Amino acid sequence: MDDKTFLQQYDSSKFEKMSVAVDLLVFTVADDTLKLVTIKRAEPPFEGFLSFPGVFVNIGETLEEAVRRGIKEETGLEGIYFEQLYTWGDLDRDPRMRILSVSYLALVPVEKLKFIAGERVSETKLYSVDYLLSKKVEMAFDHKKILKYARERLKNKVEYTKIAFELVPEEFTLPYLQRIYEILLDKKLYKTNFRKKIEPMVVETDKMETSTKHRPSKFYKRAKNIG
Amino acid sequence: MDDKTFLQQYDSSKFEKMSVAVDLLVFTVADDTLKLVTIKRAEPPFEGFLSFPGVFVNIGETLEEAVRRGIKEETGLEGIYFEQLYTWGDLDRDPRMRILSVSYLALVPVEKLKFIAGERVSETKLYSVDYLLSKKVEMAFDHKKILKYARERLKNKVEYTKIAFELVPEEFTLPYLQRIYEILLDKKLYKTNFRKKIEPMVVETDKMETSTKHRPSKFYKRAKNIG
DNA sequence: ATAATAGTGTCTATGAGACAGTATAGC
DNA sequence: GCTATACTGTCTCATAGACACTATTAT
Repeated sequence: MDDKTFLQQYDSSKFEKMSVAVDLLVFTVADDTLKLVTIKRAEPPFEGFLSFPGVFVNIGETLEEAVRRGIKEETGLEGIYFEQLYTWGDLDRDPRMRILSVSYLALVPVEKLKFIAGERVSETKLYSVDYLLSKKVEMAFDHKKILKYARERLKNKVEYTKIAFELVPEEFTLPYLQRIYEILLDKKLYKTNFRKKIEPMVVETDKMETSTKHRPSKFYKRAKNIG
Repeated sequence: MDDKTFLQQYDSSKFEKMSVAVDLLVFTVADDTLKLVTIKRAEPPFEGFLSFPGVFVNIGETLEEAVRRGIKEETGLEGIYFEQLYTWGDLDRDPRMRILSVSYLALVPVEKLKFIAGERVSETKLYSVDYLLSKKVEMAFDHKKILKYARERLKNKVEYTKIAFELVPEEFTLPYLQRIYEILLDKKLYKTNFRKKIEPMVVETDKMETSTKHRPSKFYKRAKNIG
């Protein structure tokens, strides 16, 4: 675009610009289920409906800064994994005004969430993703569509990245990690094959489970190396 | 977010909002090379630098509408394949003002581009992607970073989708399609293996190449079925 | 016939999937 | 010993990779 075109378009766009927000889809695994950090809306529009946390992006703030601020404000968490998901630009997303939403997918091990549960600022709650996607539930705005998209992306990325590790604590057993994979992929896995695949990504520690009713499992850590 | 928070943030954001633009990365294969539709900037900032076409998103316009408008204005093309790439939100992307850029990756068979070459409106030109990414070239804004990202995405999607078909005309030979794959993947492929993989995605036509210096190749069409 | 590229048959290596077996904790 | 789950060895099968061979056009 040359500057003439630029100024033309800038002049007209100056009259009315859209707002930009980030929507935060914070996933965790709790009670053997994939769950999402969710807010019940207290006022219209969509009063009483479930929605994701989100914040507007300030003019002097990058998208990532807005995401970190939003996650901190809504869950108290810092330093958790997140990645950009998709940008939603439909005209009627919000009945009040034009809002462009840049959505982010975040993952947190449930232990970190539980830690801050007592001192939580906002009215966030964990809901099962399957429940949120079921026909019984209507979510606010276009949030159900976005959640469906995020669920798919998560499933795909589990297959070809190490993203599942973002949902377990620093030290974990292989049966536990396998369960996380099974929940994310929504299918049973064979122990042997899972371990063959995961082996290069982990290192043994000298710790083991204690007071189990059965043979205890070794703890592992994520390997630091390549990939 | 409750409405109180909403209004608070809306009030403050009302003072100054950012502009939203779509950046268009239109790829094609020409002269046995992956190329990009590029504009040489005529005025500052980045005068004389190469950049992608792009347009601002109007308040009453969806992202996809802006993309279609931009592609039409800059190349004259309609109905070509595009998908959202990534949203870039750094503060200093454009020295003049805060612009959020939603980038889109588009693909067009070179035949369609050539057709409109005569009547082209704006000063677009095809450049080799390798050249644009080389150290010899500096692109305007953060466009080199975006192009690098798009190049990677394109390579990945060729592996697990049928995206490469968007770069060939309706009827094509398998050697030609293979060459497209090789250029996108940046590696040689074995004929036999390529054909085994591609076979379920295509259907034979009864046409063949003519006046070749060697054995002529059959024309195929894309299969309509699943996936 | 020769050159050039289209197209085919088939062996091998790699990795995913499946299942049977052994090991170790509590009781 | 029994039960429950951890952990291991190994077979099968589908798919990717490699290469040798045959086919058809123009000159």
